[in-house]
Amino acid sequence: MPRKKLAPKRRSGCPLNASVEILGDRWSLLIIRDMMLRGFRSYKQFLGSYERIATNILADRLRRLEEHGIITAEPDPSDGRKLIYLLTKKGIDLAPVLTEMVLWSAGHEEVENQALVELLRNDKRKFEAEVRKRWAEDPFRLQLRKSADG
Amino acid sequence: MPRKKLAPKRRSGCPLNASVEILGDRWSLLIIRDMMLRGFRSYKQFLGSYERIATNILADRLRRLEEHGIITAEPDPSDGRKLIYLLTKKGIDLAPVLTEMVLWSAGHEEVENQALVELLRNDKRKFEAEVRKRWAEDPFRLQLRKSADG
DNA sequence: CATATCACTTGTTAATTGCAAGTAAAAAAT
DNA sequence: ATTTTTTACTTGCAATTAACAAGTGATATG
Repeated sequence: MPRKKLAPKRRSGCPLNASVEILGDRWSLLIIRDMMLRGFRSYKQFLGSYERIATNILADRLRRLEEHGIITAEPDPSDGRKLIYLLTKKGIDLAPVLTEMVLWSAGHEEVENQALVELLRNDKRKFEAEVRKRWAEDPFRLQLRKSADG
Repeated sequence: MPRKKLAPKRRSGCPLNASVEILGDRWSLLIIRDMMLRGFRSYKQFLGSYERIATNILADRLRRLEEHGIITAEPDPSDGRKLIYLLTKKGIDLAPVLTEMVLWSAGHEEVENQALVELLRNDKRKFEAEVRKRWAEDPFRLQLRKSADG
């Protein structure tokens, strides 16, 4: 029978501690942001992002995110060199975390992207629903699913 | 005239990036948690927390949180050795971030403290309002304010 | 077949973390 | 008044992690 995924040992059972052990670094959530807001799906796209992540750190973070079930990596059917990275439900469920982090810094720090901030201030639930919808309808995801079925 | 606080230079102007640069490590949010949920206010209390932070890391994180205006450190009027650490409004405003991080891990990881999780699931706004109220009425804070006025 | 692209890996150095021990100031005990 | 204890740190050092530059192997493209 399928063995239950045993929890890696944590410093404590506190749910906040679990989150910071998984997400608490300077890069992981930026990768999620690029997937969620900008639709990035490839290594090269992440590398091109404004904050300039190093190649080894990016590879490490993608590996960890995949190990934690937050993203998946599938070979690109149209180019054997590429992998397509996609958010899982667990990854999409991070939308409210990103939302609150954006609203917090927008309220207390000097930041840009006021368009996003206003969108979130006006109706954050709508924004999160849109993220879910966009991923549910995602053409790449649907294409992959179809080729997996065939 | 009062000079406007110049933003420390960041990797980018993205609000999410600002948040991860300030909060993206394995300890800062746990200190906030201990203040917000457990009412901790002293160095010794933080050291006693379950995850066992090292003394140098704790000192460093308290310093950074203070520099970022998330907490304040005031001398304890009843014991000259002690400092009393308190959340500022900016710190209290992190409640929704903590809430969403707790709900996310509770939904996807094996964690404890189901009482807190249920509380947040049932009415997260109420929880956040209670955090604000508790800090507004805080006896230590009121005492400090009174002695500062005197 | 030559060249380019992509997703990495492999050094190497710099910075950060974690652990153990020590210290200074204040408070409490004798 | 003097010793002991408590509190909030700092310091030193080894280990881990991050940042930067360069290289590699598997495709793909001209």
